[in-house]
This record gives sequence, structure tokens and C-alpha cells, in this order.
Amino acid sequence: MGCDRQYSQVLERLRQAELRPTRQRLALARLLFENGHRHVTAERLHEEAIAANIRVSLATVYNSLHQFTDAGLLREIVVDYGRSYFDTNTSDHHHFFHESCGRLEDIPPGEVVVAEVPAPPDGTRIRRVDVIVRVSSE
Amino acid sequence: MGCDRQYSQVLERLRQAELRPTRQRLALARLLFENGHRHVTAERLHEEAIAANIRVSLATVYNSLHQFTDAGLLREIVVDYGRSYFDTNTSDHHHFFHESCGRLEDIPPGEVVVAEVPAPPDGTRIRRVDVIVRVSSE
DNA sequence: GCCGGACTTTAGACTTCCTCTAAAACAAGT
DNA sequence: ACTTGTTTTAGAGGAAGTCTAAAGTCCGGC
Repeated sequence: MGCDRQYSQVLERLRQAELRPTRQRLALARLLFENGHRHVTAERLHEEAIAANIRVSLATVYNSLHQFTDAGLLREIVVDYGRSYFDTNTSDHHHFFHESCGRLEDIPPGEVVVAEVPAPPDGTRIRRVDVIVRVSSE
Repeated sequence: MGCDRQYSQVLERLRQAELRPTRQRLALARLLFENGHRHVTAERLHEEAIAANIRVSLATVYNSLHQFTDAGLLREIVVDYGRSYFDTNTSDHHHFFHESCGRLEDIPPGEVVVAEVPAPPDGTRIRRVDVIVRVSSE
């Protein structure tokens, strides 16, 4: 099954991020990282955890998501007013946002090319370029 | 001064958008459109209106901003979780977002080139492409 | 000018998403 | 096992925005 290997990989990720592998962090990390790339909201992850019988508070879910983000394990994406998505794919890529259902989807790599990144204003440095292609059903 | 002309231009804009030129809408529209392009939040516009002795409620500011947006007079931009900016420049352009101070700034036209816009997922149509370049002070 | 009906505005309660607080629980070295 | 510093938690608190229903305004017809 490879379960043990996955488990210890997740554990190792937390160690490298210098985050104590507590019960809650470990469980959340497994939900996030053991099944391919995902886009989740805090609410959604919390529901999943509860459904999986992991007792964890919403505050801890928020804390963990932010700690993972700070450690570079997640990327936070804001599209809709007042809702954050967390993407387990931290590589350089962009998104489709489905306006009708609020779903976020990766744009296959290589499909958007920002041909020329503008010079940042004086005294500033570019942290990231976000491209969001908003789509709606026809 | 050209004030009368500006006034009637704003009036005309509301008429074309099929929005009754009420006292409040007219006053807000003047704040928004009579002094070059701007990026404002609802809170900010409300404060300005109060400061200019225009009695208007926050709810009306929100209503008006959304009506103007629906009519194509404004463009709504979401960068930060839980805060919307409204841009009076509705032409096709993109933004720098200053992470430290929360300021939004236009990228001069022609500076970002999205060389290739990806094909939208089946059954969907592209509504808009948003490019946000996040910068922070060095 | 004045009326009447439709459209707008308003205050304030409410919702949603998220953060804070202080106390209880836990991890990990000794 | 004990201690110490870190984490977790429930629930209160906060910010941004929406909703409601009552009061006010616009404007065409008279």
C-alpha cells in the first residue's frame, strides 16, 4: 500500500518545516498531501477532518494552513472576496476560477505565458505573479 | 472650471447605465469619476463622502459600487482576503499589489503581455484575465 | 405644481470568514 | 515522570459585506 512510506514522508515534511508533528498537524498534512494536488478552503478541510474522525478545531485548521503556507508547503490564493483557497501545488502555475460554482482549477503548465514581467516600482521586489482566468458556463 | 461639464458628463453616465441620478449616486459618481482614475474600497469612499458632507449610508455605497460595476463603469478587484477594490479604469490592464501597505497600482499598459491565453475548460467562456503582480518593499 | 407608484435609501440586525484570548493539553528533553 | 515551552481549544470578538422592512425620493401624468 505504500501507506507507511507516505506517512513518514509527511512526517519528514513537517520536520523540515520545523513544525512539531502534533496529532492535528500530522492528520491535516496527510489529508492535504497524501492524495495528489488539491485546492481547499479552511472550512472544507475542517469538515473533512471531522468526517475522518479527527478531532480538531477550526482555529487549528487556520493555524496549520498558515504555518504550512509560511513554510512553503502551501500557496494561498484569493479570488473571491472573503475566501481563501490553499493550493498544495506550490510550483509556478496559474488558475481558472469558475465564477458560477466557486471552483478553482489549475491551468495546465505552459498554457499561459506571461511573456514580459513588468519592472516593479522603485524600491520594491516582485514576490509573485498571480494569473487568474475567470470563466463562467456559456 | 469645467465643473458644469463634468457634472453633466457624470449625469449622462448614470443615464446611460439606466440608473436614476439620485442625490447619493450622483455624489458618489462625482467622487469616483471627476478626478482621474482611482482604486477605492467601499469604506474609503464612504469616508470621503462623509468628509465631503454628503450624507450617505455604507449600504448605499456598497449598492452603488455594485450597480456601477454591473453597468461596466467600474471593475472590482479582489487581492487581499476579505477586501474589494473598485477601479475606475475599466480598460484592459493589470495591477501591482503592495503587500505591505495594501495599495493597488496600475501596471502601465503594454508592460505585461499574456502571450497565450489558455483554452477555457469545456462549456465555459473566459470572462476576464486578472494579472496581479505582488510586490513588497526590498 | 401635486399625486401616486415605482425605485432608492437607510439603520441596524445579521452572516460569513477569520483571528484572538486565556486556559487546558501536549511534546520532548532530562 | 517532571518541567518547560509549544499547541490546541472553545468561545468571544472583529472586519467586511448583505439583508430587511420602513421611510424617503424621483418623475411622469394630470
